Amino acid sequence: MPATPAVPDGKRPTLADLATRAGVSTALASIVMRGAKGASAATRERVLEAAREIGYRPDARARLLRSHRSHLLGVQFGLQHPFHADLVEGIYATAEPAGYQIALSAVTAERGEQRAVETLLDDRCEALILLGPQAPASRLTELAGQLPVVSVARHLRPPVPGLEVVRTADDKGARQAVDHLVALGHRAIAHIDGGKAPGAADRRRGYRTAMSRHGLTEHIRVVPGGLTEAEGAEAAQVLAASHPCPTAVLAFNDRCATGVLDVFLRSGIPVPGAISVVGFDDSHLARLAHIDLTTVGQDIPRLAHLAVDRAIARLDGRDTGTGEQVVAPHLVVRGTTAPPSTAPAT
Amino acid sequence: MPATPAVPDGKRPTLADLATRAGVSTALASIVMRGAKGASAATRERVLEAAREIGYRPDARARLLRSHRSHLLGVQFGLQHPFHADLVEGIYATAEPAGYQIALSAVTAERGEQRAVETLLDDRCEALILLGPQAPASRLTELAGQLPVVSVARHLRPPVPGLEVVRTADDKGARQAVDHLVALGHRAIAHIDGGKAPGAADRRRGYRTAMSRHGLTEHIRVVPGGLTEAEGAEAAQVLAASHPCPTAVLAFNDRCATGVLDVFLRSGIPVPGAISVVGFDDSHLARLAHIDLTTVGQDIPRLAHLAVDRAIARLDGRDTGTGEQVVAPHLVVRGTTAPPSTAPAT
DNA sequence: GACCGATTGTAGAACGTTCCACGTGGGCGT
DNA sequence: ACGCCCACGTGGAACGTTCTACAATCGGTC
Repeated sequence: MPATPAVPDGKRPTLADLATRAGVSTALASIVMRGAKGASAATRERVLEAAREIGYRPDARARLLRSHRSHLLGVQFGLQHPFHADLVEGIYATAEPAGYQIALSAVTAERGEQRAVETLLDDRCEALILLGPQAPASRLTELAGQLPVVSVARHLRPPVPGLEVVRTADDKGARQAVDHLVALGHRAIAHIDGGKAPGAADRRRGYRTAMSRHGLTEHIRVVPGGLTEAEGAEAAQVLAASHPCPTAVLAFNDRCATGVLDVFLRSGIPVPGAISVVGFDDSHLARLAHIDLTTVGQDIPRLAHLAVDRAIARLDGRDTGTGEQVVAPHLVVRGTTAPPSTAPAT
Repeated sequence: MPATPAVPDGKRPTLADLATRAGVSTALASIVMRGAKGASAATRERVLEAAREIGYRPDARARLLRSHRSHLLGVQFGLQHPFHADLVEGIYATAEPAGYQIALSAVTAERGEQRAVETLLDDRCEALILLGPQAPASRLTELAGQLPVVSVARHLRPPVPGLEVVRTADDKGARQAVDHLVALGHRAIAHIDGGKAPGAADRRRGYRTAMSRHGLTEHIRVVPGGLTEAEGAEAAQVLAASHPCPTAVLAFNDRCATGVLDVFLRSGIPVPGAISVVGFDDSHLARLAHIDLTTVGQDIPRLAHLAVDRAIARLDGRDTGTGEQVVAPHLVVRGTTAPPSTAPAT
């Protein structure tokens, strides 16, 4: 039965209306509505019934204006990043059962992180979960001084006090990718990096380390890229035109890899026939059978769960150990990698 | 200069703190902060300066608890739909300059529309903008009774009072796609439909009408599909296995088309060599050079702009004419369509 | 010098909720 | 009978704003 607002005027029913209707005080009505103890089963039932009748819904704003706890987690995410969409999905799944609401604030081409965070603060979020923040560390530190902040997927060298970090072991991920390619027989493996994007430094380092460890130091080649398809495409152009073209490429992330794939296919360079491509994230994108990208998988549900968990832990005063949670990545082999066709040059 | 909270205790500075600091009443401080008239230039400057010093930011919840206008537009969107992401981007771009905030509520596999809308209502949004809502019309009508509701991209036959509709002329879009394919020489054109997804009925109808108009009634073929890659892939399997395989396919949307593309490519059916594929939406997805999908473009910025505009118009009491805004689609020809290779059978 | 309107400012009551400090009343041990 | 505790319930003060009065000041006009 759809709730017919049984209050005379067009106004939305308030706690006072509910209390009048049920014949109790507003305080008691409040107790019942939020499931606190201090009401008998009989009245509880009566109030609930009245609430149903008049279609009462508590006003979230008034509620959290009064109670100092808002039970609201602010989440900043990149609207166009499939990886972030997946994370948000996981965040909802963990936060709502735990009794926390999520306030989303999107970062787009025209709407910067600064603006996104400002609106979250104005909404009186209790804690901030930032997905792949690009803001300078100083800004994050400043924020962390005001409220608990969890940075997801970005590595911050000096553990900033009050700032929680949840991330994938990016260096290890890059290493897994290189190991896989080397095992297939590749030697000339290039890396399209993410510039100053979150995680980029670690992936670059992991790549370099792994290459050295395989004795391929002289084949190390890092091409500037970025985290969008366009940037990946640009880097691919550079690689395709370069004289000793690599036989394999490790891209910064899946979006970047998609751009790379695109350029190669259009240039008539078969993948993985002539060149292998590896992405990073294992977002929905990579799983599309059409793209079928070999990629370094991040454990997205786990990252999301940890992020929410860390935020709540901090709010509950449970002190957390290191302030950093590192999740292991795992290689997902799909169709964009294969042994090199040409004999490997020393 | 990053605001150093100059208030003794850890609390966030309040309007009273600001007033004290600036040596004025809270009322006056309020006037200055919201840029209302009634303060001299001198005091205005003094208050603003004080605000900067103590890092004061107005509390959004308290503000809108008091003022009956909340200037908050609730937006329900599908987290995994690139088309929705594009719309949200456009909505931000229109709403924020107009002085409206956006509250986002995502619909995911585990979080239904009902839940998404509930949280928006609890946040005391003034109006709802629903992107591609799947809820039954009765539910939408009920909502529209409570507050202005704008439904984007879904056609509702009987203009529900109080419900604004902003949509693309889906039938016309489907017709454009068919016309394009027929002009290329195709006759056996199949349609993978979207079931009960928003817009699906119109696209199906547009497809049928266009086919009849070209005298291709006997070639009409509608295969059940959906709005995800998986559903598109499934439909493509069916088509590929069917005996007289069509030479062209109009998919319900870009995601669906991507799934179709994938199956064909894996089955060794060249696109557009053996079969042409057309999508719908022109989302980011279609534009990826890697996918390069011919698609029926929806004017996303315009849809977004209209949605916000209609919502605000209703809030301002400006009565709106028909309650329905229909935007013309335009075909975007890319690389997945070409003349059929086999001679067309009558 | 009284009156006026405009301008600048203030006090205090909302808004819808939660929290705190109390009233009840009844059961029960002494 | 008395105290005492407990479960249940109430009144009223917050929370941080905005809004509706109304007060003070000032130059200007008759």
